[in-house]
Formats: sequence, C-alpha cells, structure tokens
Amino acid sequence: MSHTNTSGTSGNETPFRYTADLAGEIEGKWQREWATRGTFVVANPGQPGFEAHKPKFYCLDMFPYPSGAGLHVGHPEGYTATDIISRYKRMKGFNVLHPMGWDAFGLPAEQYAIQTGVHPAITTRKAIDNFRRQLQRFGFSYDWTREVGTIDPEYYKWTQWIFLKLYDSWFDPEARKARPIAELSAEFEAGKRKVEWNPHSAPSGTARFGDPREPIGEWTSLTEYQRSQVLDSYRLAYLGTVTVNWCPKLGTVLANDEVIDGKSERGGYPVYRKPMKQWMFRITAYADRLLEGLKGLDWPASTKAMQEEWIGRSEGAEIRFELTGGFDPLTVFTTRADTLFGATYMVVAPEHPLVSRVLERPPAGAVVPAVRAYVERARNRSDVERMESKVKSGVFSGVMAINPATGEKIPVWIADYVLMGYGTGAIMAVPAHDERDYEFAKKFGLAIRDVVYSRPHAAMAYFARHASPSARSPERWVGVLADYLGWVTTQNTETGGLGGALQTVMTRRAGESGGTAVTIHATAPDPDKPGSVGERRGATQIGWMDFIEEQRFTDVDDFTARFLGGRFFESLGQAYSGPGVLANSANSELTLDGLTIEAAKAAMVAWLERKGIGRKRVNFKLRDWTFSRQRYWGEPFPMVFDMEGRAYPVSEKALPVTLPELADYAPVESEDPLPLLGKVREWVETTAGEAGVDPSVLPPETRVRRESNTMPGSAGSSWYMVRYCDPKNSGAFVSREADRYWMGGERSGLENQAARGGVDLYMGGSEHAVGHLLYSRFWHQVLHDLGYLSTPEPFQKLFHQGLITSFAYQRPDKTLVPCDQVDEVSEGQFVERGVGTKLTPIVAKMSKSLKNVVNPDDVIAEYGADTFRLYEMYMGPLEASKPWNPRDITGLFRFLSRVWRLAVDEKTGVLREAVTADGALEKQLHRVIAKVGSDIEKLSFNTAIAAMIEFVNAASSQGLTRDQLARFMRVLCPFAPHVAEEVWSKLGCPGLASTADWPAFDPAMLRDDSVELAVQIQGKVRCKVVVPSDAEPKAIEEITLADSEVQKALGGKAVKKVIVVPGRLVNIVAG
RNA sequence: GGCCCUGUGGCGGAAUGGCAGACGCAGCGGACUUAAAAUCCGCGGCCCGGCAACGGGUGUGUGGGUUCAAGUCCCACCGGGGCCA
Repeated sequence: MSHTNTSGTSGNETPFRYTADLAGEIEGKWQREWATRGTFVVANPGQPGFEAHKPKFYCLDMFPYPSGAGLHVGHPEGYTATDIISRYKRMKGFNVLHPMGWDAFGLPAEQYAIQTGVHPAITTRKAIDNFRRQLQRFGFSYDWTREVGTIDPEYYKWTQWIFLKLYDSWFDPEARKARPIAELSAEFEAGKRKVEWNPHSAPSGTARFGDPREPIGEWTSLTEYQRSQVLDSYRLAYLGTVTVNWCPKLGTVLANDEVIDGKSERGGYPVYRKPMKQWMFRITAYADRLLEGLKGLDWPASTKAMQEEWIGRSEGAEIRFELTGGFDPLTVFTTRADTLFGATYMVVAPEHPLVSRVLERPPAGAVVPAVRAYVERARNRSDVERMESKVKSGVFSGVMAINPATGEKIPVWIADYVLMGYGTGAIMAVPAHDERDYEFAKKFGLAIRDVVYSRPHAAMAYFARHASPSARSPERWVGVLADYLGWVTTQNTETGGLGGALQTVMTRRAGESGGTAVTIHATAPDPDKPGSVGERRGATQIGWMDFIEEQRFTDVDDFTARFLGGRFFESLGQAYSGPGVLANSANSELTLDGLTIEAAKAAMVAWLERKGIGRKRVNFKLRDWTFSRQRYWGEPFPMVFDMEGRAYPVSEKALPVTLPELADYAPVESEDPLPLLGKVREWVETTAGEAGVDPSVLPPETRVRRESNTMPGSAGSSWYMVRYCDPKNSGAFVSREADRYWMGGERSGLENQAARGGVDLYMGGSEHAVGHLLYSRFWHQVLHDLGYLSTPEPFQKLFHQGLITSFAYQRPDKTLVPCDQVDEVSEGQFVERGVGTKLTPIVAKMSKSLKNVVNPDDVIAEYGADTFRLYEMYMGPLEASKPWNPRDITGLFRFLSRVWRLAVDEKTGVLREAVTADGALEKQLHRVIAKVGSDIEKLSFNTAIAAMIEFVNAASSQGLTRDQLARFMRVLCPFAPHVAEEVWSKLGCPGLASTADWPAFDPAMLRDDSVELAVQIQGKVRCKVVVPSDAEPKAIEEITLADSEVQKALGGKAVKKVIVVPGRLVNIVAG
C-alpha cells in the first residue's frame, strides 16, 4: 500500500516537506515542550501563579471508561472540539480549566478478572496508561496535573463521603431543600413538626412498626429503634426493597436486557425476580427541583425534553375507593378524574398489598388457587415485558369496590399491566376512554361505559335523545344522521348548539322540523377543529353513511339504545381518549355533563375533596435511584449492620473504606443474592471499632457486618466535575474557594449566561441524556443545599457531539457483510469477496463484527495528529452524526502541507516570507481572523476550517509577510497546534503560539467600498449592478433602474414595485 | 402508536427568508516530468442550443400554501435516525 503522504523517493530533493514523519517529529517535540514547561497547567486561587484578574472558563469532556481496546475515533471528536475551545479561550485571556480523568470502575475489568484471575486494578491501570498515551498523542491541552480516577482510594474516599452526606440528610418539602437529618430529629423532639412517616416515601419501603394509617404519637414515646425507623423514611439515602433479576446459577443479578423469556441471556439459566434490600437515593424528592432547574440551562432542547419525560410530572388526583369484605380502602392515582363515572372496575398490581391480604383472608368470590397461580407467574415477568405484552391477563380478586361517584359495586381485578412502581400500584379502570383498560374489559367481559364524547359523538347522542319521530323514521334516520354529522363536523355550531344544528339540517331537508332548539353545552371540544370520530371528518353524506353502516346498528332503536345506555364505544371496538365533553356523568350532588375534560377534572376534584375521599396530586414517573450492585469492582459502602440488621454509618474520619483483595472473582452459585464481597468473610465480619464506626454511635467492640454491596458506575461520575477544581485536596472534596472560582457564576466566560455557574461547556454523547446527567444534577443540588457547593447546577452549557459512523455493505437481503469481505470492483460498485453478491454501501455504527472500526493510532501514524484533528472537525457539524471516510482525510493533509510550504522552503527548511503585504490578502486575513473567532464561539469548526483553507489557497501564490504568518499561525493554533507552534518558533516569535494572544482584526477591513448586487425581475436573477456599499436603498433603486442592462431585461415593462435589500439584491416587480 | 431530529451534486457538506451547491473528496482537462508520484493551473447540478465565449430552461424527498422572494416559514404525505410507549 503506497501512501501519498509519506516521504517518498524524492526525499533528497525536498527534505523539509510536510510528511507524516515530519509531522510526527514536530508533534512529539511540541508535546514534550508543553509538558516540560507546564504550558496548560492552571493554578487555583491562592496558589502561586494564579492570575486573579482573568475570567475563568471551565471546559469539560465526559471522562471515558478506559476500555482495554483503547480509543476509537469517536472519542477524539468531542475532545478535539473542547481542545479548540480551550486553546482559543486561553488565547483570549481566560483561565481555562480543561481536565481529564477516568471513569474506571466497571464490569469489563471484573469480567476479565473472572476469566484470568488478574486483579481488575491491574487491568484498569494498564488501560488507563494506554488511554493517556493515546490522548497525549493528539496534543490535547489538558492540565494533566489534575487527572483523577474514580478507582483511586483518595478519590472514592470522597464518593463515600458524599454518600454519607446523603444518608445524613432529608428533603424538607417546605424549604424545598435538603437539610441535615439531625434538624428533623430536633424538630420532632421539640414538637415543631408532626411526627409521621415520610408521606412521600415509596410504599414499598422498609418494614415499619404499627399501622401505617394510625398516627405515630409523641417522639418521646417512641423507642430508639422506632425513632430511627421514622428518620430512615426521610433520609435521602435509605435501604429500600427492590425486585431484581436473580440468577442462582450465575450467582449474579442481571439487568433487564440480560434476561430473555425468564432465562439468562448468557447460559440460558432460569432467572427469578427476587425482592432485595438495596441502597436507594430519594431522588424523587427532587423531581420538581430537577424539572425547574432545567429551564435555565443552555442544553440541547431534545436532552431537556428527555429529562422532562423521564421525570414525567403529571397532575391528577388521588381517589379512595371503599372495598367490601372489610378490606382497607384502595387508593388510586389517576390523571383522568373526570372519567370517574366511567370507572367500571379496578385493577391492582400482583405485588399490591391487597393481594396478600386476599390470599390470607379470601373473600367469597375469590378463586384462591387461580389468584395464587397468577401472582406467581406475574412475579417473574419484568416490568418491560408486562408493559409491552399485547395479550392482557388477569384474575378477579373476589373483592368489590364502591365507585364513589355512582355508588355502584365494581370488581377489583389483579393484573400485571398495572405496575407497583407507578402511582399507587392500583388503578380505576375506565375502559371506554383508555386503550389498555378497553382491551382488558373486552377480554374479560367487563362493563364499558361512555363518559366522554367528541363533537360527532355528542351529536349522535343528541340525535338519539332528541330527534323528532320523522327524523328517526326507519327509512330516513341514517340519511338525516349522516347529514347532521357532516354539518356538525364542518360547521361552527356554537351559537345554536347541537339542537340548532339538527334543526338547520332538518330545515335544509325540505323544511321539516327537527328536534327542539335547545342549546346544550356541546361547544366544540376543540374549537379549531370540526371534530372527528377516529380519523373521520368531513361533510360527505356517503362517508358518514358508511360510518353508520360500519357500526352495525340493527335499527334506529338499537342506535338509540346504545347511546342512551352509554355503550357506544363498546360497540365501536375501540376506546376514545381524545378531546371532548362529558356525558352520563351525574349523581345527586354533582353533574359533569357538558363540561370539557379540563373543567370536569376540576369539578370532580373539588367534589372529591369536599367529600374527603380524594385530593389533587402530582405524580412522577421518576423512580428512586437504586444504588447497590452485587459486584466487586466498585466503591464499597461506608456502612455496617449490627446483628439485628440495623445500619450504621462509618465515621468520616475512617474513610476511605478500601476494597479488600479477593482470591477469585467468580460469583458463587446460590439461592439467595450474595454480593461478591460477601466472600471475604474476615473483611465483612468485624467490629464497629475496626470498621471505623464512631464510638458514640456503637461501642467499638460491637460485632458488625460490613455492607458487601458496592456502588454503581454512576457513583464516581456523579461528582467528578467538582473534584477537578481541587483534585489534590485531602481535607475536603473541594475547597470553598476552588468551587466558587471554577464552578461559580461570577467569573464565567460565556456570554448570555445566567449567573448560576457550573461547567461552562460540557461535551459528551447524548446517550447520557438521562442517567449520568440527571444523577449528577441531583447530587449537585443536594450538596448545594447542604452548603458545600456554591451553585445548584453542575453543567451550564451542554453539547452532544454526533456519532461517528462508518460505511458498511449490505446484501440484497439487508444482512451486513464485514468490511474485510468486500471488494470494490469498479467505482462505487461493491461485491462480496468469493461470493460475488452485489452489495449496497450504507452507513452504520462502527462495530467489531463489521470490521469497520478505525484505530486513531493508525491514522495518526499515516498523517499525524494535526491532520486527524482537522479531519474530524471538518467532517460536518459537530452535533451531526457522520460517516468516517478515509478518502477525505487527504484533503486536510494537503491543506497542512500548503500551510507548511507557505512558511517553509521544502528544499532548505528556511523561512519563506513576502517582503510586502498584498492589500487584498491583508483584508482577507482580517476576515479570516473575524470568522474563525466567531465560528469557534458557535462550535462551527467545519466552516472555520473552510475559511482557513480558502485563505491559504489565496495566499499561496504571493506568500505572506512575517507579520501575516505570525497572525495566521495563531488563528490556526487551536486547530493544528503543532504545525502552528513549529512555524511560530521558526518565525522567531516570543513564547509559544499556544499562549500568545488571539490576533485582533480591524472591523473596517471587513467592509468593501462597493458591492455587487443581484438584480431580480419577478424573483429571477437577470443581471448584476455594482453600488457603493454605503448607498441608501433609495439611491440603490435609482442606480439599478438607470442601469442599461436592467432596462434591457425589463423589456419596457412598467415597474410596479422595487424591493431593495442592501448588500444583497434588488428585486423588481414589473408587469 | 406518540414525541423529537433529519432529507441539498457521484460523496462529506455550505447557505441572518434574499444570487443554491462555499470548502473538501472523488472525477475530467492541462502544465511540470523520460515516466510515475507529488505539486501547480483550469472545468464541473441536470437538460437544451452553440466549435466557443455564452444563452435558455430546470433544480434542495413529494404535493399544497404564505411571501416581491422559500433549501430556509406553515400544512399534509413519503423515506432515514433517535427517544418514549
């Protein structure tokens, strides 16, 4: 394989040509130089060399998981972008914090350890060294003195410390912030706060004493243990019970996507859903705060939307249903309180407490074996399966509930389409207006009652009730109704209501009289749209006749009966959940009929509150954050348990709790979930003193067991952006001054930024849109509330770089062929090697199996790091996903060669410089300086590079003066720092290009004296005119109309109107 | 199914509602060279006419609309991608 860029046979003639070898040499030289000089090391406030007068800019990459495979080409995309910004901001006079580190705990190293016995720490260290080497080869301007790794005990000491802070805090709903738990305890004791269980704690929480409905009583009357249980229900970190996928054979807990059909993906062993005690974070307490905080952030709208959806705030009502047979009332959450009159049955999740009570004390109607069997079966289906399942299943509980609106007895079913995790784990089912309830009701023959009608529905109901005998005659009713529906769905009926509309229709049909002209409350459910039944809308009588036909009404009496009985949707075959007005919804105290859904909700909630059986409630989809993992390679929890199983914190002074050594990493086959650390018995079984529990909490000789779960990967990554500010601090996770300077809002470098602070630019993939980015925000807000951090949000501006994809080849049957099995037989024609199948090139994710993964090391060896950086930035917009095309790289290499030749003689290596500056070129240089600067601010690197290419192409014939070269090299420096630095030093400029000031431009140089405008006639460009660039529109018009070519193009037509857009064009409307 | 993003030459892409295709790749023609590579100069959406300069038409997924003017804004649809269900 011959490369166009390597120094070839003519190396003797042009020994100073820009080749890959020369690039490599230059790059190594400057990378060493920067490192020895500490060029990119930035001082903290109070440290020597700190330049207090400068504004700050905190530019952060999402730190990588150092995989054994090393960097792929996707990594450097974001890193190059942030490097360009960082270098530019440094040149613009900012103190730039631009760090790098390692998200180094995780499964792959542990999996490797299981196979080979090599300690994950060794594997991980090796991978980190390789990553660091690769990153340094790019010349990124990281401050490596601030490098952190989540696996360092000095780092995870503070991860554990933060855990303790959360354990030691509660969320005060009045103050809307976290406070120390001691303050809650003090308020209880002083009688300032009603002693009760945390009303917001998850219903599936830890075991409790007493009856949850009974008041707890005085704080002083409680035992120490009871008090601690009450406090635990408030802590932000608490032990909760979570159902996990336990695989006894593999001895491990599996994620949902590792379980297929109740079997483990790996090995196909049976998997059971088992409740397990896990450390949880009460992130749900922060749901509203997390939602509000989003508003002020400069984040991609799609990412904000994803977090909003994930948090899933919905306003609705909580309604209490009395049960027969002496069971406790059932409380449901619904967003459709307006449809309570249509609730014809209820459903509880198989895990709902009611189910076990039914099994303990079966009511008359319950078929106990069936219930038992159903619950057993549902237990082993994951939530995802249950939600996705098309086939509804369920069993009658034997219990009846009372619908508080209708007073009817309705059955309570047990079904797995209701999840314990959402709302209260129980629902009121309104089959006519909810698809899933509808399916369920159809399957099990439950009642379906209409309570919401769209406009045509309401019209039909009106017709059924009020149409005159002549309108409803057996021969005519279908025709009249079809006309009526057509009219109602296309005309505004607001003035006369549905009655008026029916009368109008009847009048139009030969002056007959229709129903009485009563105005009913059927104003258009949606005033902008005529309304519809499903997709149907419109005036054609035939269409509506077809529709009526489809309903298979046997006759007009059947039609009337269905509407009067509220059974239209039952016969329609599908639920209706669109806009509309209420119907069939009245009792002796409350009438919703005719109200819109919104008004009905309000009226219903008011009634429920008056009766004391319901209230307005906000519900969130967000679940508490499960924080325990049964793995080895993670942070140990700083917690121990006494022999009764009560949890106690390790004191801060005793941190870090370090990971013990493990003889082998293989999980043990067992019936009950057992974390790997449980194998180290001498570590787990210890005393309170040995474990570092404060003697005031537990006497030192108390026998305790250490928590043997470890923290998940998201632990260390949830706060690393804070640690970079002060990475070596052994007395605190960050100093107040460092946090205030780097994360604070006052010295921020971004324009139009609210003074809320945080990282000024955070770059990373959109795959972390909810997980990492939500967890970090939660921790940050808590630490802010507790006074440890100065700002509430960690990331002020967020940007997602796009995915770098690759070309792949597809057989006609859409299957993909590995790249090494593809031959290009002619331009754009590809076949499968040996088989000869024609292949279509498509764009796909890089993957090992497709053999289309590109290794950055190879590319750098072939072209150098500067070319690599330029190529990735030139591929297209940073946020777009774009395919890697090796062919295109050469264009950027050529560009750098031209830059080099512009400054250096290839034969002699001496500087080339023009004696006098060309005027046009000087002007263009100013424009490039202006454009590149503003493009960098917009992260529009591809257009910035295009502008530089254009400039270099224009300059290559005349050459540039020393001064011009010096300015251009500074513009190039953020993009291709090594070449720029080398030329800079050859020019004899002082210091480094990397630390030089960004060149200034003269705004006057950006303007021309005259400007060419396009002249459009009827919107088509016909000719051009040249006018002074400062000409007034009136003058431009005169010049244009006087122009002979314009007159010719007009061809004598009269000018009706002239639109002048200064600097752009003139459009003449003639006729 | 819902929501969001996206669709421009052979390819990657550019274009505050204002001359579509900047810049790069690939391609074609030329210069240099014994030759090749590298380098430099030039051409280039498509169609029609012309030896040519040039002229005319057409053109940003499809169909409508708003506007003096639409790749850009609005509506509907089709294809690709993502998230949720």
